[in-house]
Amino acid sequence: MIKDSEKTKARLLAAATAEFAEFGIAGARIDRIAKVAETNKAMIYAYFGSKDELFDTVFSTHVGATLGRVDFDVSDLPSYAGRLFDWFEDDPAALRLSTWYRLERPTGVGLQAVVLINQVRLERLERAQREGALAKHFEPIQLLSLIQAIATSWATTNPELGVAATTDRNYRRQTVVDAVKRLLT
Amino acid sequence: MIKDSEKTKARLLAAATAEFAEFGIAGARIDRIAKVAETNKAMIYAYFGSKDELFDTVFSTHVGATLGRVDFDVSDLPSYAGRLFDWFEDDPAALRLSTWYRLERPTGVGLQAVVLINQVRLERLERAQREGALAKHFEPIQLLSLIQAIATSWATTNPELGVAATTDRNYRRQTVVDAVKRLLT
DNA sequence: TCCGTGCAACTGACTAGTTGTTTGTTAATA
DNA sequence: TATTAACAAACAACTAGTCAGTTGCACGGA
Repeated sequence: MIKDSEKTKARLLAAATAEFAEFGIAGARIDRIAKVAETNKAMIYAYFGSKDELFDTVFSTHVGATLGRVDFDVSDLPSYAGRLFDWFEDDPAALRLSTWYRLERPTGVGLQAVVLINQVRLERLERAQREGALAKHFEPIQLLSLIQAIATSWATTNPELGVAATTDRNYRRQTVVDAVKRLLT
Repeated sequence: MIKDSEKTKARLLAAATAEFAEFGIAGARIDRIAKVAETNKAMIYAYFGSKDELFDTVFSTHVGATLGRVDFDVSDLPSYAGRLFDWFEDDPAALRLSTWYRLERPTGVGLQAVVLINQVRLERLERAQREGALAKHFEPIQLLSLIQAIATSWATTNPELGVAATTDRNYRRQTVVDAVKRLLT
């Protein structure tokens, strides 16, 4: 037994991220998380308080912190959409966690950090429109919502479309970029 | 005690639909379903077999059956998107059930009925393109995926955008119609 | 360098309640 | 009376959460 609270916490967080991404909050099992993290249930409660709090920590760490990392370029929204696509593609857990979060934790307005990021982005879009650098046929909030939906379109499509069998990543990415391009012209 | 297997089944299905839509498969409780349906747990197992089978029945009944009801008009895809929006707006359970289904039952290709509907739609889109009635810059599978994503964009946006507080239904609907219109021109 | 002390990190067994599922029995219908 | 629907109670397995006790580590003094 090696004692290192930081490493134990990190292992728990990693295990919890995988567990929650796969099974959601109700489906996740504390025992499984502890086992994968090669530690004990009690550590979870010592470090994170409860199952729900553990999820909140996982979510804000994994998603809240990294969402702001995707460069938001008002003057080139199609490639922003492409980067968003890449991010969700490289880290499928992120999208699943977001979805579980929306379905299972419908309280309040959400993560403060993400709220702030969005506010800044809305303002930048508005300014770009005022300055004539961006078409005005959609309002900022419409644009953010549409871009997000389009960037994740393939990942949120139900299996009945048979997407997995027929399309490769580059093709899907190009679809996203092209679609956003068309929205703006 | 009144004996009517059809009505009991119907009450169970209704209760299960609400329960699964709200809590998902892992979060749903058999006890709660039985109680809301004003019967008992054993009836669920007599009529539906198991919790998972009950979900499958709920899903294929509620979503599979009604998805085909939204008129698919190849010559006017924007208004198809609008109707899709209306359907998900009038029946929020449908979208939630679809989402739970995608997250919690990732087996195989999905509901046969929905697969067929999609195949027909893909063919109709393809033909419309061949006949010059529809622009060709997106392939059929891209169009279906994008339209679906756009129609549900508002409902799948995480709360951090503050959509609920700032936009009303007509505004959101118009966004969907306009966005699809722009994709096609 | 060695020892001992304090404390944080860790553990496994435990609780109390809940879970999906089944059984044995009763009541209504035809 | 035979059949089917409905029921309460019980089942074993599993759940999140707790706790008293143990172990390893850093540090200070000799």
